[in-house]
Amino acid sequence: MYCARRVECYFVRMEQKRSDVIANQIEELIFDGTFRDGEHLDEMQLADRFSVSRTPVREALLRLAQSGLIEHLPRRGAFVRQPGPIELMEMFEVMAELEASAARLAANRISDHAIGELKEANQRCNAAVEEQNTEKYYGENEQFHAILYRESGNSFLEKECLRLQRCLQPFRRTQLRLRGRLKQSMREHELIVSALEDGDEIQAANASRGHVAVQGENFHHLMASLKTALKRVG
Amino acid sequence: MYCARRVECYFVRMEQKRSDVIANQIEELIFDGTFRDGEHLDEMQLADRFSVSRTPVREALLRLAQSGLIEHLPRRGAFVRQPGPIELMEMFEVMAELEASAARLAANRISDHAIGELKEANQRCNAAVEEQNTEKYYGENEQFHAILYRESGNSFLEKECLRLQRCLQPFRRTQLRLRGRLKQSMREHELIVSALEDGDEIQAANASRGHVAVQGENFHHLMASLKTALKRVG
DNA sequence: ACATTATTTCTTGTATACAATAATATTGAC
DNA sequence: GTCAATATTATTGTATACAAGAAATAATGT
Repeated sequence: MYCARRVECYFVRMEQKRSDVIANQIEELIFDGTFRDGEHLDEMQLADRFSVSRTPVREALLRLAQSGLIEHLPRRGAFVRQPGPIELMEMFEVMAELEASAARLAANRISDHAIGELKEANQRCNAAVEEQNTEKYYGENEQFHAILYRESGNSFLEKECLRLQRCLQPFRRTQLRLRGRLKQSMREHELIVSALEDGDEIQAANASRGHVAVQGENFHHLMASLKTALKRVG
Repeated sequence: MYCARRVECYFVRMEQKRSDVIANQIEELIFDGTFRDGEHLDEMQLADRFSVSRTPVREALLRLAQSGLIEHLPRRGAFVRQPGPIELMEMFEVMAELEASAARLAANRISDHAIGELKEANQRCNAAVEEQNTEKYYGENEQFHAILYRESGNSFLEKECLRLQRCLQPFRRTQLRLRGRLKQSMREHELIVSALEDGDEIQAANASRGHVAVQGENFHHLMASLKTALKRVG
């Protein structure tokens, strides 16, 4: 019986508080378009929807406001706040800079083992490209970048990279849909790895920056995918 | 009389909600050492101290937990969480990278007017050095960097820089106490400005990175100033 | 009829009450 | 006397109640 008790205890410890669960659910509802940009989020309605009181809903909203996904005006309430085209470009630019920094630092700090990991991740990426499996490519691509962040040897930088990556996730997806973009992306990955192997920090930084940066036709593509977001302006 | 009414209205609008005020006050109490690292922050005690109920205190604590200044464990409460020496070094490294990025972008985007602003800020810095007024230097130095962030032309990057700068503020202060550091810092500022004037993005980035990075004797000095933080380990 | 003001309603911000869990103290057995 | 199990206390998480401000609507005067 003590065993059952421990199991129960385990589940209890795993259980996060309701406000956290609700924050994630609201986030999900924003990402999949249930709540549109600029929409007012009523605390009472959300409380009813999740069958809780206003308190955890409110805490969730305040948390999301901190992360920038919603705007919380005093005495006015919470509003969905998707980044506009300009802010999005800016975020991609910062992401590119952070990736460049991570690569630059990694060039001097990366272990041979990690180089191996990157190559393996790249192989899995390649396999996904062969299979034309965009979804799989997307996951493996994330793995590749996660390793790079880690090998910067700076866990604070790693966290910042992951945070921003998470914000840009829904938009990055659209970028990869471009014809031939997957193969180009692969070549860039290989360029990064070889720069890291050579310990060439400048090359590693430039290759990483170029890989993430939104430029050329990608720019137009991204703008096109933002038509929905632009609606609110009109 | 309508005038008086408008004034009242103005003040009402300026008034932020209590939880925000409390968050800032708690932050202050942590920075000035009233609450030590690792200390448990009791919601009830804080509520009594500020003469409010637990609700706004709780919201403040959750906000501070998001910003990383305190740790909030489920069903355990809030604990002060000052960065340890390693994390601090990592944060300075990221700050250096962000500054470098801002400078690199600014090199291509900065206006002549802004160059003038930087030079003026530098002159005020110089005056502070002459007067041996560390406090004044500190403020003017912040101004200089704020202009640089702005001229990156990327307001998202600007915000990120200001956020991190704010976190590192109490530690940066100790760095400036080093003998002769002020004059060296001034030379570095001038180097940055001249690189920006030349539109030399590489030089601007390197100069900025070097200016912020903690290296050489500064490293030992920073570690020494962390003795208090290290106490908790012992 | 329109604009302005007063009132009402609705929503947020804060206080308090209750529930659930972790920390602490107490008691009993060895 | 010490350790373990249980009872107590204290603190957090959530629900509800109340207060205050903003939006919406009704009323009034021009």
